[in-house]
Order: sequence, then structure tokens, then C-alpha cells
Amino acid sequence: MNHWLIKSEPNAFSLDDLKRNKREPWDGVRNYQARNFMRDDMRVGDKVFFYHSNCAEPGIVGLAKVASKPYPDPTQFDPDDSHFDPKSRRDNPRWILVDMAYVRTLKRTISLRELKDCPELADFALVRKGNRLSVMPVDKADWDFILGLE
DNA sequence: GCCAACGTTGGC
DNA sequence: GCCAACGTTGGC
Repeated sequence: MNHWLIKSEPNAFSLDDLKRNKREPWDGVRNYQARNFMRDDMRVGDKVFFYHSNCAEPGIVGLAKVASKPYPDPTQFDPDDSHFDPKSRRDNPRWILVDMAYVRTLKRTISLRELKDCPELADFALVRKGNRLSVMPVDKADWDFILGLE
């Protein structure tokens, strides 16, 4: 069992959207490191922090879980989609995703500000300067500590 | 809206 | 293979 954090801009796709849809292909990820985590390391049932970025109060707002095995992101083949990738081929897809399923909404947002102020989380990738990864692993110890803040 | 940090692209 | 230019992310 691995633990993860995924970012989403609530203006584009929020935790409430995931709650409404119950389940969602985590499409549009166009970063190789993030792709590799989904393709190689995620397992059905892995627990996931849902993080809101680019908003009034960036932070962890809920829990999700990995709900499928990896498969090709269909948006890469759709010329009308903003994530269309003309260099990707159907017989050798470049972008791989998994489905995410809603688990629950936290009682309160655990803000980035608060996480940055925790010395226990000094090594957590999310709080390190310049971090831009939209899919990242979370140590079990960090996961438990963060949930304990709720 | 600003801008620092980072990843990707492409000329050489 | 280097690296400058460019585009994107995302906090503030």
C-alpha cells in the first residue's frame, strides 16, 4: 500500500466535483514523473490526499483512492481536447492515467501554510520550495501525521 | 497580476 | 550533449 497526493485546481475540477462524479479518470497529467508514479507505482486501493492548488486557500481538502489499473489517457488522442498530444501514438501511448474515486471530505482544510509550519514535515515534497509535481508519493509517517492534524 | 522555479524544446 | 529560450505551475 502506497500513499499519494494529487493536486487539482478547484476552478477546473474540485473535490466536490469528484464527490458528485464518484469516480474520475485522472486525465490531463503531462509530466513524466507524475505519469511514472501512476503507471508504475499506484495500486488499486492506494489512499490519496486531494489537494486544491491555485486558489484562495491552497491545501489538502479530502481523501480519494486509486480506483483502476493504469491505462492510456484518452485525451491525448482527441484533437479537440486541450491535452491533445500529436506526438503520441495509439500503438505506443505516451500518457497513462488511473481512475480516482471519492472517499471523504476532511472536516477542515489542512492548508499549505499550516503544513509548511510543521517541522515534522520538513522533508515532505509538497512543502519544499519550487515543488510543481501534481502527483507525488507521501510517506506513511507523513500521511499519518497530516491526518492527525484534522 | 507578478514572478520564481521548474520542465521541455530545439539550435548548435 | 549543452544551454538559452520559452511555456507552465502555483503561491502570494
